[in-house]
Amino acid sequence: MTKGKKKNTTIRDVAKKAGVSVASVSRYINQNAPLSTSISIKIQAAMTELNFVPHIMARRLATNKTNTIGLLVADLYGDFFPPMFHGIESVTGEAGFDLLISSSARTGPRTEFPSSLGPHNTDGMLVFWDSLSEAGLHQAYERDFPIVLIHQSPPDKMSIPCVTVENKAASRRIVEHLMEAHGRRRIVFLRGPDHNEDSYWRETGYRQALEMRGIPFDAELVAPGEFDRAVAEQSIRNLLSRGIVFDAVFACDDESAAGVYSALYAAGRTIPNDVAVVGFDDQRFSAYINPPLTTVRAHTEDVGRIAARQLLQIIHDGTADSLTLVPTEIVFRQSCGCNP
Amino acid sequence: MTKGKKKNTTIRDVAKKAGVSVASVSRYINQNAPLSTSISIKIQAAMTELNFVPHIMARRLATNKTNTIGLLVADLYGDFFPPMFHGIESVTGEAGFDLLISSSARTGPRTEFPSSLGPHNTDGMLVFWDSLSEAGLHQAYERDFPIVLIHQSPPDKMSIPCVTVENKAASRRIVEHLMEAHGRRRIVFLRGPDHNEDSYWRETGYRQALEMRGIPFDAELVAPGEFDRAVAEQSIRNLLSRGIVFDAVFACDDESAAGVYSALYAAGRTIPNDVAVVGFDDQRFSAYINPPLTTVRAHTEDVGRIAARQLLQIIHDGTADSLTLVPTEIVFRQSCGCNP
DNA sequence: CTGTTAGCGCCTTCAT
DNA sequence: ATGAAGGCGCTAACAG
Repeated sequence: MTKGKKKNTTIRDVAKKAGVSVASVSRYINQNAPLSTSISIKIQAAMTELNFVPHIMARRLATNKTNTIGLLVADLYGDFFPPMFHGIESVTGEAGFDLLISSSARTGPRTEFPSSLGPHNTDGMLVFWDSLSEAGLHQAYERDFPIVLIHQSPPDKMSIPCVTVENKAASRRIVEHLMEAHGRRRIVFLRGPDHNEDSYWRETGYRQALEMRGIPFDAELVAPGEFDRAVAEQSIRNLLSRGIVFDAVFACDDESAAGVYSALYAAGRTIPNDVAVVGFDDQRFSAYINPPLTTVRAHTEDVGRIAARQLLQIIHDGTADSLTLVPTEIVFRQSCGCNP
Repeated sequence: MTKGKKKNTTIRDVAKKAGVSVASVSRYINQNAPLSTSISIKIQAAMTELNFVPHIMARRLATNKTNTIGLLVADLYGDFFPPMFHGIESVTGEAGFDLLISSSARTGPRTEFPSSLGPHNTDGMLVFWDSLSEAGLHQAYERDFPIVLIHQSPPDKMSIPCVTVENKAASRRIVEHLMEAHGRRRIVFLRGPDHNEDSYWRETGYRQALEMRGIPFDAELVAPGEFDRAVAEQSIRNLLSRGIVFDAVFACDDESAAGVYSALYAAGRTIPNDVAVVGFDDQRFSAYINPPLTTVRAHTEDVGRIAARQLLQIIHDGTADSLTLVPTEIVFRQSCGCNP
């Protein structure tokens, strides 16, 4: 195969070979203007013969539309990402949009609006929690660049649409379940990372449940979980060694619930007899763990799908719901004391 | 905020405001030519004042380089994707490349080379197993467009670099372990999907282990697993109901191993006493399942990292290793009979 | 060091 | 229905 100066074959080459004007070829490609059949056939022939592929960058320059949406994500370890991505991809793909992904795992939350995802490069952007700093968001907001936030509500004064899961009610209900169905009274809450909104609302639900049963909130019963197995394990160990009494724990997510299991087993406590434990997220391992974990299922794929739809809608007509809460449901397994 | 005809602010606007030429602005942006400090300062001032963002599409048109690499993936459910993606992103991000992702989950393996990921739009492409048909691959190959295959070796006559995990030796060793350490002789093998190469090599390893111990291959002992929990479960049920005797099963992946557990438990068999079971992949739940699953760990993040490096290298100087096998290691837990 | 200018490949009025 | 021509925003010679 001779290489040589691989000259790009352009719309012009096609036009020449087909004996028509470039405008006609363009029209043929875009199917956006009447065109005689005879000419269409010639163009098609020329295109296949020349193995022509339109240069999308050129098209984008000319039309000033990118037809791609950006995805800014912090860290994509963990189980949440694949379904979320799947949801997003299913709607953007359907709509003919490409997906440009950028992770800020290496760099930490971006303080600058990433220029490769911003205006000129994408038509809009999906921003996950913790992936873009407030300053970065502000930049985008100022230029009213289409954005929708995922699992993060907009900072003050910016009204940016947001889609996330229903945290509070489900948390309240699962804690109530611990109290009502299983008679637990001393319930530990394991927090997520500081400033994480999911964690905040889950804690709020926890407190509400307590309040509704007239049980005073006890600060000793809340400890860091950080969405991290090891941190959660250590927290429970500390509680235990300090002799703090508890008969249940509501872990802010399943990951930390797994840490709770380890600490409890190491201390010779049984689940759920000695202490019931429940989590949040319904990760894949949660059904396999022993005993199977009672937890809250978040429909992450729906979150992705809805967020993508919102963004496309903004791009299309500028409108969107300012907040959409995707429903969650409790999955009752055995770690709370059910289904013995 | 008045909108009006939001005219894009261009390099030209910056040049005018700074009182310099567009070339200087371009040079300033790209830092690729000497420039006096005084002029640099003026340009910087103008840029921030105008809130200027370079139009990357225009730049790409002009340079004929996209600085993005495409990622073609079939389905991204399951645990393998996040670490793989993480590996890829870490090297492409480091190198300043964007990532354009396209899933073929909606459409099935693409028969056409996806034009939005091909030449003109990306500098190269990472192709996962089952995401692009042979015809599509051929198209790319003909134009010698940089590609590296992941978990899939190239079809005949095309020499496209490929990176995947070491399947055969690990499979042989894990089956040998079943025989030598735990005295198993009647070992079931649960296949993956037809034509899946990982499955093929794992089966090959299984057969080799048998052969080395002089145990004849028994076709009755191999059944479909399909990398699917339910399918695997059904296969084991069938074996059981047909009265076929076995004392171990090597599931082609952990997902199907989970199905094996269910079928075995339902039939009142114990693991590993009645039948030992081992898997492949070391998914997250495998450590949590009861009993913890002995399996083969694939370093998926490394696969991603290496594949990305290979691709970058092809793009850079046209060279690459035709095949790289990422090492795997056996993780001994309890389902094989170890660590009782 | 800095400015001028001709494209990159395509789209899109505006005529015809 | 079709063609001609002027950009889209930026880069890269080529002069100076």
